[in-house]
Parts: sequence; structure tokens; C-alpha cells
Amino acid sequence: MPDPFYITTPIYYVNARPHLGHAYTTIVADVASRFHAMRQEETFFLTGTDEHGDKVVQAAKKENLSPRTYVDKISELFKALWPEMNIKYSHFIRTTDAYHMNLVKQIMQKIYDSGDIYFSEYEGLYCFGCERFYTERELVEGKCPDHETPPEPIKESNYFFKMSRYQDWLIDHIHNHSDFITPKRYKNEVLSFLKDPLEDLCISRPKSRLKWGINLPFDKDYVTYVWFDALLNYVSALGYPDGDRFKTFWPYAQHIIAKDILKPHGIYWPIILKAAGIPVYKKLHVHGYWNVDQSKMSKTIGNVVEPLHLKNIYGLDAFRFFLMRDMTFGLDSNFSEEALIHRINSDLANDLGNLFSRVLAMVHKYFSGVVPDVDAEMEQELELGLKSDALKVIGKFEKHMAKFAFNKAIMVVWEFINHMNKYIDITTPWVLAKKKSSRKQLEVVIYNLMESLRVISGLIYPIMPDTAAAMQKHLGIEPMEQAFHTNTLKTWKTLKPGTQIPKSITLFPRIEYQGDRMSSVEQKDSPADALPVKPEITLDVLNKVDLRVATVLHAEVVPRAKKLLKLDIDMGEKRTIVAGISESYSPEDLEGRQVIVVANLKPAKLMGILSNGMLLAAVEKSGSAVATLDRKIKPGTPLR
RNA sequence: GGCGAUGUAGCUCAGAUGGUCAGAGCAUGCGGCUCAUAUCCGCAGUGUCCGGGGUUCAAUUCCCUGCAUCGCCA
Repeated sequence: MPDPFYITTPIYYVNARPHLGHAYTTIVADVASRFHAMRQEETFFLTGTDEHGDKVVQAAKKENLSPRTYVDKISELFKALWPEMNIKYSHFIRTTDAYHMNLVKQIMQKIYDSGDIYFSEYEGLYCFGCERFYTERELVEGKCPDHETPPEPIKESNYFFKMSRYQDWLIDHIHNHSDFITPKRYKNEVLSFLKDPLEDLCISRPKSRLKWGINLPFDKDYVTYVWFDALLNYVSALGYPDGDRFKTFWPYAQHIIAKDILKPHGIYWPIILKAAGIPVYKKLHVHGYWNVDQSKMSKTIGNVVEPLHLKNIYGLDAFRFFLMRDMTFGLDSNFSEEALIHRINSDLANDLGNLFSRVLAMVHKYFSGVVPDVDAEMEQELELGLKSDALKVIGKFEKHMAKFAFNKAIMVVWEFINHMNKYIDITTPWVLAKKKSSRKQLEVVIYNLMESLRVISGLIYPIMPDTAAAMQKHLGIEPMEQAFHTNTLKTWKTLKPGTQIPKSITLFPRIEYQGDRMSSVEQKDSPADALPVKPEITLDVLNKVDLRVATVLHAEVVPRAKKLLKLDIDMGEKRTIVAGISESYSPEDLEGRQVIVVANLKPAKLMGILSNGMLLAAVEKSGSAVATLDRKIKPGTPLR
């Protein structure tokens, strides 16, 4: 029996609507969970919402709702979003759930009894308007930034958790478990935090200030604050201490977080577990941020990306694919609809979609849509090698996926897709189909291609479950969980000869890139252009470009070239240049016209002709338009 | 102010105890094929590997310094 697998997302704080970052984390968890299910591991996937604290109270007040009503509403937004994203969580936890609240009290009592929680007084600058403390740094000219009044120094007593006691233990633990925090950069970051003495953690708020929280079991005048409440969800959801789920899954716990909550998860959480006498989780996976159109996602800029919106325009699987393909787990990445469209068109439509379509079309055309049988002798004779390639690909894919290197796992699959496309070109089934004598070869080729597609359908399953299912259906596979198991994928010749397959479909339509697509994301304030303006340059950079007026003396089509014209021009001196505009202009259109030429561009050879300069033209998909002047100018005159 | 990360082809990014390590994909150009979603296959070009110093027979890779961007902390 393979080991079970337990994966968690953070519980999301309900003071804002779900955005791209939430979607990414949760999709990663779903992908990992589905991948481990493919390996027939028993999996448990936990997500949920974090619902206590003063920010929630404030957000509720703003909407004139009670905290309870407010958290119910926002929590529901998250809960309802995930199925739309095809996320198959096992359990959705809310920190306002009774079982969770009880467990938090239990654990806090336990730690309190063991002496790791103490009561202490401290003094700070407090703004009564905001009902919170400020640090000197947060103040603007010594005043509260919201109320513009000076905060008052007040004394407050609170409970503290003695983290410092466990600092050395934690450092050792991290050193002794090299995979405890990944990628390595974040492990190093935690270790560097731990070089300085840890401060004890304030874990309470007096009820006079905050009522919306879990009561401290040992002091009815206080509620717990943030981390005990939030972090313990990972064990309360499993029914700690006696639940079967806890026993089954906790030893295999892996957490996924974004880098902003590294400290609580890399430091507070293991120490809480240690102090509570619970074994420490196994792994912490830390990912970076999605920058939207080159800048950080922010409500004030208005570039918060709503995951549902993207899904509705581009399709869920394409969206999931993009997130997994374009981010190197651990690093920041850029999100733009342009990049998304690029990925969809090249990787999904051109590579995978078209491959699928061309293979199935041949099954229909040459075998009336029936899975062909193969002649064993012929197969051996041909030695096509797709089977061994497929097995290698599955192996590499598993290795990368297990390490959260999703982009690499995907690249491996796409190398295989490219390989299959090449294989088709080499074996030329359309040639084989012309002669009766090569019928057996054709059967072998097509059947092996279908088997390879079956393998691909399985490999993309964790990332694009719907597409995977659609592919399998069209390969004539009965819908069943087992079809996605890695063991099944590795079993060559699973497809049954003689099976009638359904009519072919387009898996991913190509998306025409239009400028107004961009405006469909929430960017109401800025009129969007089709192409982003290039980075700023200075005048002296511009001045390096020598633009001149030139008269076209003679033009001719370059033989065998798709769109090249050879132009002899006069720009004070006579020159020859080559321009890619023959789709829109014939030679006689240009002769005698004045054009603008980049005079100091390094000469380049095109189709054997040396082009000494470059013609300026506006280029569209449908053609080009040469830049001209609105009155006659002496050739060679510079432009500036 | 302190600490850290990043800076490689037009774009997105890989990469190496210092010596075939200058790479991939996309984009561009050219050629080929027609089973396929104007798709696919092949070929081609471009890089002071952020700047400056140093160590070395040799640095994009190590050290120092500067610049830029981004984080974390005070």
C-alpha cells in the first residue's frame, strides 16, 4: 500500500473576495491531490476560511452586518468558488466551526498547563478610534494615519507564548529534515530569521477590545488572537486527537502557502505543534506571487484578477494549465491575459489540440472510427519506440510532480507531444493509407499514436481534469477513475481494438487576440491597448536611430520568398533594401514613392540579398502599410 | 538603515566544484508536408550571461563594489 497523502491550503481570511492568488494556491493543492490519487494513494485535501479577528469585525461593520452574518457570506463565496474551479477538496473547515473552537481551547489549555504560556503587561501606542496599537513607524507625523489624532500610550496585559524555548530545537529540526521547507530559498529564509532570538508571541486580546474570537480556556476576559486559532485548523479538521483521519493522514501532512505567511508556518506552527506534543508536519511548500501586468495585484490599482471571470472567458482547464505552466513553483510570475492567450494558442490549441484532432481524424478516415488491431510481427518489425518513450515520460513526469515542479512536469509531457507530431511526419500515415500493401503498417502507427494519446490524457488529468476526460471519451475509453491511475497509464495496449470511437472534437479553439480582451479584466480606469508600450527610452537612445527619407527607384519581387520585395532606393546615396511587404504591395505600387528608412541598421542578408537598411511600415496580421510623407522631400533628409 | 532575493537572446525563463555553458520555448525569417484547429516538421539569426574592479592560465559562474527591481525586518 502506498503512503496516504494529506495536503492543505491556508484557510483564507474572509475580509476580501477570492482573487487569483487564492485560486492559484488552491489549484496547486488540487493538482497535487489528484496526482497522488493517480498513484492510488489515499488522499485528504483540506481548505477553508479563517473568520475571527478585528479586521473581520471592521469589514462586517462597513457592510452593516453582524460578524456572524458577514463571515457566513464571505465564507460561502470561497466555498462556492472551488467547485467552479473543479477543485475536489475533501473537507472545508471554518474557524467558527464548533469542533474547531473546542480543539483550540483544548490545546491552549494543554500548553498553558505545561507552562509555555505566560501573562505579561506591555505598553504601546493605542488609537481608540481604530481600536488598535500602532508602532512608531506606522504613524504619520506622530499621528494615526486614519484619524489624524495622536495615539495614546496605554498599558495592556496579554498572554504570550514562549517560542524562544523551542528555537534551538527548530533550527535542528530544519537542518535534520532537508525537505521540511521547500523550495530551498524559503528554508534559508526561515533559518536566517532564526539566527536572531525569537520574540515570544502575543496570543490574546482582551475582550474589552475584541469579542469576535475564541475564549481563552484559562481566562474568560480574553480571546485568542490569530495564530493558534488559524493554524490549528490543520489538525482539528482531521479530528485530533482521536480521529481516525488524524491517525491516517497527519504523519503525511504537507502544507501549501504563499510566501507572505512563511513565518507563521515555518516558525510558529512547528513550535506550537512541538509545545502541544503533536508530531510536526512533514513538508511546507512555499510559492511566490502572481504579478498582474507587471505590477503587484492591488485593489487600489484595480488590477485584482477575478478567477471566475478568466475561467468564463478562456475555459477552466486552460486557466488551470496556464497557472501551473507559467509559474515556477516558489518564484514570482507575471500574469497577463496576453500571456494566457499565447499559452492557450501555442501549447493547447496548436500542440495538444491539433495533435489530438489529426490523430482522431485519421482513425475516422482510414478505419471508419474503429480502433485498429495491430499485427504483432509488423509492430516488432517497425520498432517505433513510442511505448518506451511514453514510459520514460511517465517516469519523469511523476518525479517532477512529486517535487512540486509542475512546470517541468508539463514540459516533459509537451516534449512528448512534439515528439508525436514528428513521428507522424516521419511515418506519413497518409502515404501508408494509399496502398493496400502498407495497411498493417498503418494500423500499427495509428494504434500506437492512440495509445500515446491515452497516456497523455492521463498525465494531464491532475491539471486539466475535464480535458483529460474528454480525450479519453474520444479514444473510446469508458469513464472510470482507474483510467487515470499511473499503473493503467503504464500498461501499453489498454485500448481495445474494434472499439468504435465518437466523432472528433476540438479540444481548444484558438483565441483571436484582440485589444479589447484586455479591458475585460477589471481595468476600468485605463484604456487598454492591444500591445503594451515598450519600456521607456531616453532621447539619446532614440537619437542613435538614423531615419532618412528615401525614394524608391525600382522594386521587384524576390523569387521564392513569401513576402519579400527588393527595393533600390535613393536616399542621397543609392542603396538596396529588402522589405517584407509583398503581400500588400506590388513592385509598381512602390516605384517613385517616398518612404522612410532606418539608415544605420546593421545590414542583413535575406534570401541571399544584402539589405542595407530597413523600411518602416505598420504591420497587421492582414497586411502592412508603408510609412510615407505627406509632401515631397529631398531624399536623404533625416527625420527626428 | 539592516538582511535577503533577483538581474542571461525581442519576450518568458533554464543553466553549470570556474574550462564544448552560451541554452529552451515563444516571437521573427526561410524551406518542407497536407492527416490536422492557417495546424505540423526542418533550418536560420540575434546575446559586453546588469555595470566596474579583483582572484585565476581561464569568470557569465568565485570575491569586492556599484546600479536596478522586488521582498523581509527595524
